[in-house]
Amino acid sequence: MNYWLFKSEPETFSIDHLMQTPKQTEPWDGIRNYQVRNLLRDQIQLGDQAFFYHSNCTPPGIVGIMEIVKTAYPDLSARNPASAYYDPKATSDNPRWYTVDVHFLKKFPRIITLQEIKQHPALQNMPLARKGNRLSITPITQEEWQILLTRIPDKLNAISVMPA
DNA sequence: GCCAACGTTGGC
DNA sequence: GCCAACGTTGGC
Repeated sequence: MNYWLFKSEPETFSIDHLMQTPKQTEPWDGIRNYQVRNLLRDQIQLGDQAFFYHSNCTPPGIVGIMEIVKTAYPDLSARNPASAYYDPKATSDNPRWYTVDVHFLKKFPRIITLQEIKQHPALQNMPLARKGNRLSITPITQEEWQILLTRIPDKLNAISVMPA
């Protein structure tokens, strides 16, 4: 199993949005960067887990965990002219862009802020800790995953918020 | 809103 | 294949 970090702007799609979908499962669509496309298509496996990161907000940080429940398939938003992610170069023969389905696992009782990540000596290799990283999906090592989880108080770590 | 750090595009 | 111009991301 692999670990990942998925970024999203909460104004566009937040962890609360994911929680509130009927099956708490959504396609992670709209990826329009080739490096990230390749990760989606070639590296991300069923059962992999991913941190949900809120970007371009105050404060930016990790807000919870998701699981990959469907591996790469063509991102149909690329072929929808009404979509903000429409790409006329995507065709049925060559979909060009891919998506995976993510399922909500848990929302943390507090945000693990970008500031904390930047301050932790063992997390300096994370792309997040470096300036100018713009990949919206990045791999996380098992060590980084464990360190980040221990930022959350143990008793609260297991909290999984169910839909209303 | 600013702007640094990228990624992408397209002329040549 | 180079690279300038342009677009986007995302922290601040």
